[in-house]
Amino acid sequence: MATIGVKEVAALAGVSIGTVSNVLNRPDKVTEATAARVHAAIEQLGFIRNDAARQLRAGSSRAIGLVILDVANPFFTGLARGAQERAAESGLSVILGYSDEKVEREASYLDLFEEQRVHGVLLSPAAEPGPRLERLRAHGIPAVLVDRLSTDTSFSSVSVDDIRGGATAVGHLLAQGRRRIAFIGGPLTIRQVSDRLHGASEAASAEPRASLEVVTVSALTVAEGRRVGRQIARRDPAARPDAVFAANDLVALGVLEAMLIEGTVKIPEQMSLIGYDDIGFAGSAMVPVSSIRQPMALMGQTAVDVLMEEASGAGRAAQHVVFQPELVVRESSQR
Amino acid sequence: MATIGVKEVAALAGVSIGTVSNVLNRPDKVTEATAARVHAAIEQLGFIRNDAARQLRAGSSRAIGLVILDVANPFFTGLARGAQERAAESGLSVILGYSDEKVEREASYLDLFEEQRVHGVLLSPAAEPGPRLERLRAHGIPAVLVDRLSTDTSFSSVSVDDIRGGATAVGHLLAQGRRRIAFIGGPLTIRQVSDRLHGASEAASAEPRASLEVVTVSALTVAEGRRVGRQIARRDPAARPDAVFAANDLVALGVLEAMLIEGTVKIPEQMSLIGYDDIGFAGSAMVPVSSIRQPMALMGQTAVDVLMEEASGAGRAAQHVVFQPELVVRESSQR
DNA sequence: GTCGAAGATTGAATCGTTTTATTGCGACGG
DNA sequence: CCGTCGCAATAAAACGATTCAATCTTCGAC
Repeated sequence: MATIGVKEVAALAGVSIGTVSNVLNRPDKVTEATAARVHAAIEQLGFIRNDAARQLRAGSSRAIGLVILDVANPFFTGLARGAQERAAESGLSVILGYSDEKVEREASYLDLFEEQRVHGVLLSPAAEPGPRLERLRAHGIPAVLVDRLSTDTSFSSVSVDDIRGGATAVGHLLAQGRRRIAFIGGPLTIRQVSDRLHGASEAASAEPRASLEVVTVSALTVAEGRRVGRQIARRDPAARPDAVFAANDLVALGVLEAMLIEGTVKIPEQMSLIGYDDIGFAGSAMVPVSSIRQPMALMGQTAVDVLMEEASGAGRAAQHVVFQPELVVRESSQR
Repeated sequence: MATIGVKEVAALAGVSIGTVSNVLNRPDKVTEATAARVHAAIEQLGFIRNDAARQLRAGSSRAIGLVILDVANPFFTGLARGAQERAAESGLSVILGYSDEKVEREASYLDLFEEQRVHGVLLSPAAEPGPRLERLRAHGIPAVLVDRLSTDTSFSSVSVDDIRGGATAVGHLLAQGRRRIAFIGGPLTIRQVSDRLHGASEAASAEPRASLEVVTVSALTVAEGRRVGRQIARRDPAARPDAVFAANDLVALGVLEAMLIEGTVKIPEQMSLIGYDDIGFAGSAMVPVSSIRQPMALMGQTAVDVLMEEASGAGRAAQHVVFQPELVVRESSQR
């Protein structure tokens, strides 16, 4: 297994190693004929450049690090996908890690990334930025926080406006003529949930005749949605809401199933329903469920853009990009 | 942004750079007192070793490459998770890429991995092994194929026995006393689907009184399952199967929904239903759906194990590990 | 025919760590 | 009391690509 390096290529092509490097990195600096010869040699020897040596010289690698909270969550995989693709356009690769919300796992990824001298770090943080992030910055590795606004605004961030999302959802329900609205979600300690509720109540209070009932669940799951949905379905018709805004699509799907099983409430005729996240299942439910879509891929792309900007040392000031979620209207909310 | 290297650490600790390296890599070779001094210096300076330089010297990196077909597929994310965790135990990190079934994307990842001089490659291949894999091997980088048995048995592989899975599913239905069984799945050009059907028909033919009807769908989606399910629900009761084996859980969920809406067939009383993959939704459906679970995480772990074995140069012969899928019985198939 | 400028090519220095041969040193046995 | 053995620590040589300053071509202009 003889190791093939620029040296061997140079020898075969009858040029110096410097020229080989030029062919690889500044093709314009080299004559077409020699370039061809060198390429032929590369091909013939099956030369693959050693990235370690390259980045040792360059000082930093052609990779960026990305830490997400959960691999199983479509939101984060969408984010990763967007980041991945944008990075590839700039010839960067993405090292993906997931922290499972664990601070120590996040920390070990950050250490790894620093050892690798990554170009920059995209982080969906499990906690407030700690000393590790500061050190990254001190070492010239920029970081961009995704999906979480930090109280520490000195790090750039890319996030989505959940308050606005909540307001949009309820606004849509109001526009359909609904007035007795129920918010189903919880636990309220999750910031995303409380933000969505916040937006919902804002929108509701803008319409004098509207009321907002808050029904909390212990987890954002189909089962919980179904449980609460059943309770609502069995209420006296006069006491039932005429619209439900669920804190995510799983809960919405549970509510929908409960209504279908109980059969007392027809969706969308008697009750409008809207969820949040626009997961694939929402659109393929028995009654396609309206939802609020977060531009996941776009967020990933933008995060990379911001990162590159910081890496180029351009703007010293941190940027905070906030995306507006998008209303996706389907059958469940239209009458 | 002064760059901190072993040199600076050595200077501060009053030792040579060689000693610093020893402290880091062979702590036993060094006196406790000096080790303490060096560690103090490292701490004080915030030294992080440069992995590029390290691996330049070492010849290969502390990472393995993993290419999966699809980020959104829980099977692959489970696989990635298992691989990730097993690799971390050995101090290796995983570079994750996804090919979207595109050969050229797969190829570009393999090139990247080779530039990075990864320890090894785990590949869920989009096509038959090509020259790139051969070259990897020629360069001393082992590769393990996951989830796809290759006709080229010279590469090690870790896969799951879909034929057996199909047989298990139908065997379970037969054990429940069902005889008129329908297989719903497609397109049959997908090997996984045809394997499952193959196993299903094997199991069915072992029971003389059993019949197996094959209903093909154009895609493994909820919508397709629902469409076909509706047709079946509307058949004359005598012409209806008494059990359905869906090629994956999405289709099974669609079938379930159709039965619930049409109301003509009760699951599980009048018809047993079983899916495949055991995605999270299967267990939380209105009627929890039985399924065939593939040991995703275990496959990932095992793939890494096999890889490490090959990397250590031990066994020259390729290994082929085949996992047996597991039957998960829930309400939808029990009467 | 010579000179100069522009462009192509070269070669040595460099990145930061690991490794190996070597030195220094104290202790122990003869 | 000297030689030797063992252990710590050191210094210098890798690893392989990139990058300049320096050298060499080529070619047009005078």
